[in-house]
Amino acid sequence: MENLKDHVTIYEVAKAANVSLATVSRVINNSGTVRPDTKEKVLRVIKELGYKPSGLAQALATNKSTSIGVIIPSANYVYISNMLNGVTEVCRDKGFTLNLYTTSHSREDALSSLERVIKSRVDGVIVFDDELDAPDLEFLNNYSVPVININNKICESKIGCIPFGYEHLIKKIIEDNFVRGDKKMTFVHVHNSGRLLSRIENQFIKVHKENDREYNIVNCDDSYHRTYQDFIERFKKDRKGYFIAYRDSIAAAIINAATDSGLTVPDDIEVLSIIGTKYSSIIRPSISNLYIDFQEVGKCSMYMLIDLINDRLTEKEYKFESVYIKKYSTKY
Amino acid sequence: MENLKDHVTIYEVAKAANVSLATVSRVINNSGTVRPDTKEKVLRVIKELGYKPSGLAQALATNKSTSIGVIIPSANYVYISNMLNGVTEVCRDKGFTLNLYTTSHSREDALSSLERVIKSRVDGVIVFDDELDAPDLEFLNNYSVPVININNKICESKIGCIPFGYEHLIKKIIEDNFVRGDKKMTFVHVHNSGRLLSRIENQFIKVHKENDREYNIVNCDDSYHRTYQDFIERFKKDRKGYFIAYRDSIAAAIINAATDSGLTVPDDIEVLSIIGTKYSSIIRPSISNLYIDFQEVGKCSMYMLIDLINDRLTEKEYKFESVYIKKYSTKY
DNA sequence: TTGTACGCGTTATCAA
DNA sequence: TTGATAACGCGTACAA
Repeated sequence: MENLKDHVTIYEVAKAANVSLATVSRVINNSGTVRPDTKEKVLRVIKELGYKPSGLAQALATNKSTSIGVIIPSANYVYISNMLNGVTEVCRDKGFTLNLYTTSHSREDALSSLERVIKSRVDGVIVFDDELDAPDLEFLNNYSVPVININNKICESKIGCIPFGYEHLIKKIIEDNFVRGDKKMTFVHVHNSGRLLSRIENQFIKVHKENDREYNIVNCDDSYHRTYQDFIERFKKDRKGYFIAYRDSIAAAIINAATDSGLTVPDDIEVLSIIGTKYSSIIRPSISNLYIDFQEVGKCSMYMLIDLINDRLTEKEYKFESVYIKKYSTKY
Repeated sequence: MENLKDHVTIYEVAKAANVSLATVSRVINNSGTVRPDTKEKVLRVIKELGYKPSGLAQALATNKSTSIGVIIPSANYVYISNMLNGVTEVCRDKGFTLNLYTTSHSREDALSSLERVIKSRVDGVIVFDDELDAPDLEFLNNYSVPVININNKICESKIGCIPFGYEHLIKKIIEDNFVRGDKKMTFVHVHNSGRLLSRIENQFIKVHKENDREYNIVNCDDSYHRTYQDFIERFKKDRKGYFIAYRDSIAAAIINAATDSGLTVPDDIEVLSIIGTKYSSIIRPSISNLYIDFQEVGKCSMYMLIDLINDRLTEKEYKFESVYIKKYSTKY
């Protein structure tokens, strides 16, 4: 094939094959009826000319882009990139193109991603971003873009959702610690870290109050190194506790700080990671965690979105329940 | 704003504003000249009607999609998702949409991603995937899509590249181990794990031969758990060695297997990770590694691609040199 | 079975 | 400063 200056169009194919462009179109899309020999002829010319239909023109003509948007805060979190990977796999299978938008936890970028999603005329969007809430998703709906929302509970005409079930399990773990455990529990609060953490924090407080128990809340940064430093300081005085942290990195910071302070995990210090990833079992001692398969979440969200696009989504809510993975950073 | 059945077009804006669609177009693009008051009027109508221009139609008309493709094997590797995140940030700044394609280490999927990239009429592509090599990138060029290739050294008319510098450093580390170290070195070979690992393996062998030294090569799977099991077995007999592993997970598997076998790191067992990530410093003992900032690689690749698209890329090759980060899994 | 003609929503050229 | 009008590359009734 020679070096093409610009793209071959359907017209050129039609001319070279001595047919009309309608026939070429039929061949491309396997639509209508076309005599076998002309079809073969057209296919041969297509190959010779190296013709590739323009997805843009097709999308414009059919009003379907066969592309979807994914909005996430960042690809730098393991659980999020796992989810993203799940989406890409289904996209690949089903022939969708995936447009990726990140917001870096900024409301401004989140809003601009909404604008871009609408402009790009995707067939639908998967949102896994706490910067975006119900009114934003309805805004998307007004521009006729269906939405699957992960980690939120919003169901409307063209909005499906995948909420996560952590509350029951958290309650069970906390109450179990009341019975069998020997440490006061501390919730590691990360500022501006989203709905999920807030929900769990509220549940943490609620369960403690219901049981008339004392608890702690400590603030920390969403960074391994700073959290590590903070806890090195903390462990100089306070040498016992059960800590509930958001992610593996944060949990690991606490575990490492404890170990480096001469404390024993889980005898002196227990640590629970809320969002477990494969690193939960790699870090030593391995981290007890609340596991959800985010790759599966990604796949599922994409399947739901496809159904939603085709008006075939019967169950608009599909809940993922977390599972307690007992490792060696907690006693029970 | 009311619920819109379908998208508002430029025609409807023009009619409602009592101007021609050409004027609306000028307002949207800030092109040509338009009297301030009509401009204001048009803008008001645009807001009232909630008009958002169709990116598809714009792309078709201008022959510019302001979108780029990114081809990677998977988003499940930390260093790759870091690179991906770097790309997304620049895309966001510069107003590009990012189309993500994954290949799962499959030649078939890689080829299909090429087809999709061409069909989608992206303005350019960033390739960080060992399934794709020079002929594939030239193929893309033939369809006038510029390419930035990461971890490869191919420079042509419309192909730029970001190669990685590991060889010098590896040589230095190995030779340093000859002088000061006390262990035979073992290269942990992962089947079908790509060019980078092969290059380093070759360098590893070469340096050993040049120095007339013995070495080992062992095979392992690209999985933490299987590698861990393999090394648990291995450490039953062979209780000393310096291991060079591809990624943090693999290095961690070896370290954990050693520790769990009653061996001491780095006294009995030394481990070096080739591609260090933030987990290198989280895992205990922390893992010595060859560091490259992949987020920066992603950003840089996108800047290069933009220049390449605009025919302004003067240096078609930009090399990232790895840096040796000494941690506690090696002695020196 | 094939071809004609129009529509998809823009940009861009050229007159007015 | 504005407004027709022709691309852009394709899908699709409808007619032949």
